[in-house]
Amino acid sequence: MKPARPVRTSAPESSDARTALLDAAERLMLDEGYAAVSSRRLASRAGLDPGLIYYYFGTMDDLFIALFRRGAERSLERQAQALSSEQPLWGLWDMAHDPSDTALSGEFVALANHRKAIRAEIAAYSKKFRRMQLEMVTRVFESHRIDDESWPPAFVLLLLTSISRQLRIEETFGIDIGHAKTIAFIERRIRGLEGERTPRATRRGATRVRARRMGRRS
Amino acid sequence: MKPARPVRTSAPESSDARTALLDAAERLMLDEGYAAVSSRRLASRAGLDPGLIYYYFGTMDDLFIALFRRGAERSLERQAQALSSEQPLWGLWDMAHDPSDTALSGEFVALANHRKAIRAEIAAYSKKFRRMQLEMVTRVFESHRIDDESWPPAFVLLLLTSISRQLRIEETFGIDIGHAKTIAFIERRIRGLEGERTPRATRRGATRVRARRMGRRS
DNA sequence: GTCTATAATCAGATAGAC
DNA sequence: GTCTATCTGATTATAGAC
Repeated sequence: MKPARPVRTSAPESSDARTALLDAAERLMLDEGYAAVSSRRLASRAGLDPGLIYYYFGTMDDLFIALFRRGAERSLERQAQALSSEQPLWGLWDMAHDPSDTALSGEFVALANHRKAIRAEIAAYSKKFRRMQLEMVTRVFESHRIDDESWPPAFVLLLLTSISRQLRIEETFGIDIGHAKTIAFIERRIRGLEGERTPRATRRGATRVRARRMGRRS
Repeated sequence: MKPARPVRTSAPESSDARTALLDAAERLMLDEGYAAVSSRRLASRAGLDPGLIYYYFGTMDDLFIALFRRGAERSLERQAQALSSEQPLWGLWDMAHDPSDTALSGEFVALANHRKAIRAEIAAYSKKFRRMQLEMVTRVFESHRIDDESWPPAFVLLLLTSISRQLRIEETFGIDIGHAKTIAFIERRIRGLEGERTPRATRRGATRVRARRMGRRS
């Protein structure tokens, strides 16, 4: 029994078409910004009919929310893994330094300006992320007997995440004034606490793993 | 002698209508995001005819560029003043902490993703800003004999500006985890170098209200 | 589930009256 | 300079065939 118009009620949560639409939306958003993600352009990129978007998601807003959630859940998992590794600071720094995550969340922040449903979604997830991070930094700094007065965990956390984000944004604009020195300083400090970065501490292993994963098409 | 279709050639650089359009565009962008700035909505907000946009700016893109330039030039002046005051660090911190500037430039960054003309404009101005800032921090730290190894000027500069921006963004989402402690730490450090913030060092008189709010720690 | 066709709306932009 | 009217095309969303 297949409903003629499931819209936002009982459309299947997982299907090839649904996934293809989300994937295409993500790519489109990264390539040309959220404003470029219209139902028609999205469908044509996915090689599907625009009508399917409304079949699977109900509205474009709901598609954006589904896309955000998917990404947030993935990041949450990766973060949990990175923060529980033996080099949590490297993990945090490398995660915050991820180019596509930064760009995507930037687009969502801009989107949230006039789509209130997105706004609430972002706020909720951001708090989750932040709490996990703060807990980790606090724990690590305590274990290293780092003076709370000279390096408050909350400050260090905001420092790492916001500088990382800012560096990424500026890179896309071709701006790199002071970048090298800033990165060198931060990484020197992390090295002082956790030693040299080992491959295990980084997520996705950047390019190599991803390239390999894209090799297999199912 | 009035041209029937000046479009991007000889439309007057200053007029009440032109200014009203830019003002309305700025407000609209802050209220609902750049995507909400369509010729029709903009004109109706300004109480003018949509046709005037094309008369004064040629295209919507040109309007965005004009708007960005106007804001950037204003900020450049304010920054020059703030950085040449007797409390340049307070000036930098307070400027970077400006809510509307942050929101606006965030919108422009998102806009730049699919309007390449904006992109070049942002990059050029950002470098100007950054150079002025770096020069100031370097000078101030040298005069205070601050060790370049423990507090590299480039790092401190990126720290101040990007944390500031991040705090503002999060505030609009109702997120404040770690904010009070971070602000307290940074302002304590600035106070250590430049003493208590005096009204003169801040622009637009935002100080008093903020200072009161920052009084409490988290 | 996936498509065609279409409704209703809104976008950027121009022509021309005044 | 500012307006009305309009062209063209894109957008969200729905109805219904298969």
